[in-house]
Amino acid sequence: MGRKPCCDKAHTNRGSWSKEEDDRLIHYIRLNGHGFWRSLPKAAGLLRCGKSCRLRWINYLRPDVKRGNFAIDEDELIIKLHKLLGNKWSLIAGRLPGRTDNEIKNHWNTHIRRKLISGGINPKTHQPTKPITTEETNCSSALTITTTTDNTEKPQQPPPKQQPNQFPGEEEEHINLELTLALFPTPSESTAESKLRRTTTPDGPDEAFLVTKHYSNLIPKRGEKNNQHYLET
DNA sequence: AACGGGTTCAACCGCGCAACT
DNA sequence: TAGTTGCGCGGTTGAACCCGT
Repeated sequence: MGRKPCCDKAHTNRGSWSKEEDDRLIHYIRLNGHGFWRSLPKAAGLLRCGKSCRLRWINYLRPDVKRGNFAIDEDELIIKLHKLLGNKWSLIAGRLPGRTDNEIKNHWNTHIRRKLISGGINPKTHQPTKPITTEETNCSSALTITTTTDNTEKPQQPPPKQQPNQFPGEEEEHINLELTLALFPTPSESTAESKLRRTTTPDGPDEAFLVTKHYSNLIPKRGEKNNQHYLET
């Protein structure tokens, strides 16, 4: 007995979306807003799974999605946020206006990860895979993150808390980043609500929890229509 | 031009969680 | 309280594309 499928696969389209399907979805959401993804495909006249509609909207059709290459400063921010949050792509996406979690995840896996590895940085731990020289620490924008000397493989997420006095300036940078995260919630962080709920551990809140708890009360509750701004363009 | 290997990224899958009944 | 439902997430897949030969 497995989990029952989210939709009837025999009667749903799969694979790439056609222009007509896109148009239908956009038209429906413009008129009715989104949410209720399970019932949306039927209401919109689409032979698609609700999850598929949601994904298509969030990652591609949403009017504020920024497409195209990532800027260097975006790369650097992703690296910093990844160091702080781990593979919390939705939270990272919340700090990059117009970027989606899927896009960032792909970009990480195809570009940034490789760049870090080639620079001698373990992309999971953000620790050097080998002792690095002073020159190496200055040679690449991807390596502007300061690192610790602890080389041991850690669980992927969340990243370990910063220890004081690791490197001059690092703690300050970390605090600044956390403050930024805390003070400027973005619409896409409606998703942070679920993160908030799921990131407490028996040992206490993890890093993502500490970040998200600051603005959790600003996040619309489940069921509220919280993304109307997408339709206002 | 054709082929093959590598890369990219849109889409799918299964799971965890909170809300609901 | 237990079972069900729906949403959102991270990981994975595979088709399309790119590039060198």
